[in-house]
Amino acid sequence: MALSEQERVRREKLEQLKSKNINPYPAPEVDIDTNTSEIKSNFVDGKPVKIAGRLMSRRIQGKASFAELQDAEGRIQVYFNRDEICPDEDKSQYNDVYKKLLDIGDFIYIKGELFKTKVGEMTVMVKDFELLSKALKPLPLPKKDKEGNQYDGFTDEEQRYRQRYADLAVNAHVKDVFIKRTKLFTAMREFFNDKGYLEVETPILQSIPGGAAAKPFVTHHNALDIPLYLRIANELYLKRLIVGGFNGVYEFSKNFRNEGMDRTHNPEFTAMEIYVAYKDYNWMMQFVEQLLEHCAKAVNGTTEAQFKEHHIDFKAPYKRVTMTDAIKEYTGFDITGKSEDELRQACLNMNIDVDDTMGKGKLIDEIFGEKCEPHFIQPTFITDYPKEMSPLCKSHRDNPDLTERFELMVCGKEIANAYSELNDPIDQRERFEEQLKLSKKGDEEATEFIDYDFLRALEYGMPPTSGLGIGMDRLIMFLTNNPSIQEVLFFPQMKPEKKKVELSAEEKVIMDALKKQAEYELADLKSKSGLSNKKWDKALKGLRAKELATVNKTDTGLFVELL
RNA sequence: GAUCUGGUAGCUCAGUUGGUAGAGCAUCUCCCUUUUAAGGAGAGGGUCCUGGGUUCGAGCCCCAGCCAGAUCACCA
Repeated sequence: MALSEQERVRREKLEQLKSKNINPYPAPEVDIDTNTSEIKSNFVDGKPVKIAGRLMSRRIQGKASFAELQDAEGRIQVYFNRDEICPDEDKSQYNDVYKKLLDIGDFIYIKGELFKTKVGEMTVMVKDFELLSKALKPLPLPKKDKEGNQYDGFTDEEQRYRQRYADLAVNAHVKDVFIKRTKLFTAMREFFNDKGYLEVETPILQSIPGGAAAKPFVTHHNALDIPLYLRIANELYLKRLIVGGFNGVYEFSKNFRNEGMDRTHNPEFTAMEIYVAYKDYNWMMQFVEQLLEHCAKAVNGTTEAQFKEHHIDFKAPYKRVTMTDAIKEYTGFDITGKSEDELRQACLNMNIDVDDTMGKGKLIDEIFGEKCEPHFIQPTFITDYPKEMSPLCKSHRDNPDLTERFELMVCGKEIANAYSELNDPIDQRERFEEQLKLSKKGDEEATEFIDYDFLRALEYGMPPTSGLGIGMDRLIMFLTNNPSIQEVLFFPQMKPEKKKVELSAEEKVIMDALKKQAEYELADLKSKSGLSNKKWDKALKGLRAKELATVNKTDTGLFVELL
């Protein structure tokens, strides 16, 4: 690969360092006794410190220089003075190693003393330094002025996501998002563990992808010679564990869905699911309120959060609205007791697109999604969903057309979904069969597999149970004011980077000819290329190895073909 | 999947009717001992996303493609 001038310069410096017997990548453990935030919060003039980090800026002024060192905590100014670093005759450690051979991006180790400059900046006076790791590629460094305005920011989303390491090194606020993400997970774990619920792991490779309606990724197990699916949800496995006798189980589960990608959907995402025995969805609502209040405080230190133009508050309790009332409020239409045809007509009256595959539940969901969802900005429980869209949920104790289900909406988006779990094995079997019919009818969202092992588990008896799922990525988006899921995933899925294939001069000659005419008789192409036997052979072999061209032998002769 | 916008130096971006590719920062050389976005002087650095086309001439116009973003569609 061709190197930029800066990359070549840094490689030359690497060689110069080696020739000075300086190892640019030394092995020994680094003896550090503090970090940048500790220095700033506990500043003592004259205190000796040992610190390590990445060199992030330099202002050289002759025999002295100011620089910034960045560690995991932040940055501190460091002061390199020639006569402090080189008290003797030999000034090469400053003149050569520091000034000429170090670059921004290098990791260095500093032994020094704290002091404040005339301007009052907390600074480390360098007494001695060592190179810990030489950076061969320049960082995409933004600059800030004294008002904090940023220039030359590393802001290109594609580059930032593809090279998250550079993004993190250079954009401090990006790191904060991920620190908060981890705090959220920790806070949730604490909350569940305090109540005695057990964190568990269930299979990611499943022979039947269940617990949700989504298109799965398929893979193949060679030894068993069967297809296996990457899980789309872990619900059915966690319920099996409740059958087995655990009181409460939860799992942070990476799920995989082979569907579209956009700013709120990544093919792999993280959900949290928890199931608690002897509870119902009413209990779960107050549980969720407390949970989110706890998590918001742990992450941001307050229950309040800003998301785009919305100011939201996760302080319990949250408003509860039945789906029927929500639709009545925002459309004036009462869905109670309406037939499928009446609902379809109502949709048409409201200018909502419908088609023949939609059943009652789906039609109601369309009305709700179109007319009601955007209105729920503050955390709000929407309860009592139509039966048809909730095949794993108990029928409502007061109305058999509904289920004991709620979703928690924030800023018009769903972040949690919970049920009084269906534990009647015969009812469950019928609902699965109903889904199968819907699926055959063409409803892509209906489940197309029946998990008979799960039904067997239910037949052994599952206690009344309430279950909850939370989209962790979405929740952290709300807690960190990021409208894009890619901002809260370290490595969001991207299309593969285009490989640029390097061609030799001879290979290029052949490719140019093939671009004009995709197929040539081998002898023609060879004479046209004007290459010697040896060069021709080498170039053609090279192109075949790079899968750019191939040779076909047919009855009519040998042909070279562009791939 | 649809529509729109964009892709130019290591980074951020200009680029006129279509007429020799530019700036700031970064890099390199020289000067500078408490500075703080940018000290002074000089220098180097380009597959203008890719491939075709129009033209005497294309970063710019046209066609096709790749990649990204936004808005939709889809999404338990």
